Amino acid sequence: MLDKKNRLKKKKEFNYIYKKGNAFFCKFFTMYVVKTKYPFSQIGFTVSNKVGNSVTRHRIKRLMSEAIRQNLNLLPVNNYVFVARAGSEELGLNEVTNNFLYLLKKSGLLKLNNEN
RNA sequence: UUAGGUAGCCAGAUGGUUACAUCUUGUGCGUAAUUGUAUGAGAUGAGGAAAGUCCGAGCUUCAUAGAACAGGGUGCUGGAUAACUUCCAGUGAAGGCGACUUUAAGGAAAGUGCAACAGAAAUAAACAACCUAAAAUUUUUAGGUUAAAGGUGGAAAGGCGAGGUAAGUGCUCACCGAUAUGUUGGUGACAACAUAUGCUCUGUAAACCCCACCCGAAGUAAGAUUAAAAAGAACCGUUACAAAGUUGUUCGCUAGGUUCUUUAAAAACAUCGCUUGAACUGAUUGGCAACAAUUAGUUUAGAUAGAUUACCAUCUAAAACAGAACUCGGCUUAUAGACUACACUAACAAA
RNA sequence: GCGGGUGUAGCUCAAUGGUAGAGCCCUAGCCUUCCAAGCUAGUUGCGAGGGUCCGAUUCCCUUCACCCGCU
Repeated sequence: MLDKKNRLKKKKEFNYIYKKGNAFFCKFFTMYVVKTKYPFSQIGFTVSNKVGNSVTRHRIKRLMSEAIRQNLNLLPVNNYVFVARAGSEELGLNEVTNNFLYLLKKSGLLKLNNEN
C-alpha cells in the first residue's frame, strides 16, 4: 500500500477528478490526471463492481498500488485516478506496470520527465 | 478386496527481501503545553463459510411503549437454549438388500371453494346386469332386485379367498385393514393385547378458513458527545377541529412541532459507539444427547477510498470456495485436496 | 452495510392451478410488371433446482442474474 499522504481519500476529490481531469485509455485501465497544489502526488484506485469477486477486486487494487509504489520517483507530481476495467482480473504485476507506463507515455507526461 | 454408511479434523508448509494498519516505545524537529511532523525497534493483524441476508437475540432510538382489529409467523411428543423457521432424543410415515437416511407431520364429522379431459356416475346412483309379466319375434314396454364384472380416471364406495344366491351384495365365514371401548406399558406422541361393530360419508388446508401459541417499529450510515450557541425566515397548531409523531385502521397519548438560511477554524472529513463477549481452550461432574454446572488458563483485528501484499527459492501433480465493517446463536449456498475413527453395512474371495 | 422489486417468443407485454396468448419481427405462399402495404399458414417459450398437488408459469423453499432506493 502507499503512504497515507499519497492516497486519495475523499469522494469529492474523486468526483472532481472525474469531471475536470484528462482521461487516457488503454485496454485494461483508464487514467484521469489533474494538477495539484501540493508538492506530492495523490493517487486513487477504483475497480468497478462488475469486475469479478471482492477478492479479485481487492487483488487488482493491490497490484495497481504496488506498481505505482515501485515507480513513484518516475511519476510527475499530479493527482491521478486509475480505474480498472473488465478483463484485468488475470494480469500479473509486470503487465500492470507496463500498461501504466504505456498510459503515461501516451499522455505525454513521462517524456517531459525524461527530458528533464 | 470392491462399493458404501455415519461422525470428525485441516484449509498449503518453510526460509529470505519488501509494503500497509493498530498498539507500545526510542530519537530528532517544533510548541508555553498537548496535538503535530520525520525516522527507527518490537508485538499483533481476516474465515469455515467472513458470503447470502433466510430466521432469532443483544444494543440504540422512537411519545408513557399502551389496547383492539387487521396483518404476519409457527404447528407430532418430550427436552435444550437468552431466543428461534435452530438443536438433541423419541413416535408415526416414506425410501434403501443393508448400515442408515428423509420428513412444513394439528383440524376435511364447523363452514365455503375447487376437482379440467375422460367416465354411467366425482360426493352422489345407474351406461347397465339379472329376474318376472305382457306384446312382439329378437326387440320394445311395465314392474321388481342389486351394486358384482367392464372400461375411464390421480382418486370409484374396505382388500382377497371360500360359501351362499335366479344373478348379485359383509348376506355369512377365515385372514388383513378400519372404527369404538377397555386393560397394560410409557412423562408424552404412541405402542401391544383383548372385546365389540360388518364397517356409506373421496381428495385438497404448501386453497380460503378453524384451533393453539408467538410477534410494536426502525436499524450502528442506529445513536451520543464536543455548544451555552446567536440571529432571521416560512408553514401548521395554540378554539383538542386540524396538522405532526417509526409500517396499516380505530381508540388512547404527546403542547409546541417541522423545514430552511447566515455567522464562528471546524458541526463533519472530529471523538465515541468499536470489541471482555450469553467469549475461547482444557479438565471434572450430571445427562443417551443437545446442553448445563464447577474449576484452571488466555485476552486474540478494529479500518473509514477502507489494512495480511509483491517477488524469489525448496517441498508438491495442482492449490478450491472465497475478504471482517456493531456483536453473537443458527440455517442455506459455494468449496481443490489431504486425513482420522468405527465390535458399522452389503457383495465377492480365503481360512 | 441496510431495504425493495423484476425475470414469459428475437423485442414489448397478457394470464383464475387444467398443459401459454396478442402485437411487432422472421420464414414460406398468394397478390403486384417489381417493391411496399394487404391476405393465409408456420417457427421460436415460463431464469435454474427441489417440494406440495392427480397436474405448477401460477403455491412453498433454496439459488442465480438484473434493476432501484438510503448513504
